[in-house]
Amino acid sequence: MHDRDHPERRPDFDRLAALFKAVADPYRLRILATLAAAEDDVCVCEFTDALPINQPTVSHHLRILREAELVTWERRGTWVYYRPAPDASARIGAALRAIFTQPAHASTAPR
Amino acid sequence: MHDRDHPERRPDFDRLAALFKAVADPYRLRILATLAAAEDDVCVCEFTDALPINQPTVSHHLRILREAELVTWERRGTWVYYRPAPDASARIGAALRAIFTQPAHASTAPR
DNA sequence: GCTTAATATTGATAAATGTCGATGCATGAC
DNA sequence: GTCATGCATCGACATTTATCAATATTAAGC
Repeated sequence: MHDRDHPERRPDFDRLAALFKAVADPYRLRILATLAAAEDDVCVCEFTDALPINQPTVSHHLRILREAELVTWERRGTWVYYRPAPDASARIGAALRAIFTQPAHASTAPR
Repeated sequence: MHDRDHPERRPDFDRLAALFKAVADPYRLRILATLAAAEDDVCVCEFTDALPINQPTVSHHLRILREAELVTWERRGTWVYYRPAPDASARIGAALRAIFTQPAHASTAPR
């Protein structure tokens, strides 16, 4: 379930925080919700149309979601289509559990 | 399960983002993990001891967790003790599901 | 090749955030 | 009352982040 036994007992708080940071923005949540609800992948143009922010800003938010590996993308012609990473929701759920289910005294860490 | 039927179909992305923002910091995650793992409530002094940040900064992070209603606190003498809000984990889990489980086309919203 | 359209990137700016030192506010001991 | 201690708040500063306009890139059509 983990790699081998569970050698990483203490959550990597920086990584977890980075993941939460990626979803800590209303536009990025709207994008993710759109992707999650969509039958297939979604054109960037849908976001530039639907959201009250300019195209570069949409691109910026998509980049953050890409770098957090919460979405994947694919170019088809001039258009680029996004879809949620298959494990997006699961990874955030795992982060949640890593924080809230006791790894014993994993809490106040070494330094 | 919801109020009556489900009159709020579209997720309130601002509220959800605010919740994720509250946990989008490594020190706040460490604090939450400590609280979640603790038998009973935890003195602020434990955080000022354990974390490599000054007392006002600890207070700042605790305030953000308070304002997100992810923790509750109680004064006992000179000391203040924190514990996780009973629904802290559940609220974040609900936020996750609100984003990733289709409210149909709740996605690219009105404006 | 040239042109147009969709998206990404760059650079600048403003706002939000994390951090700290100084100060204030309670509480308990005296 | 005074003093000391634990924590919160305030104000300043530095870093990060969101946003935009301008530009670059990529692909398709000509």
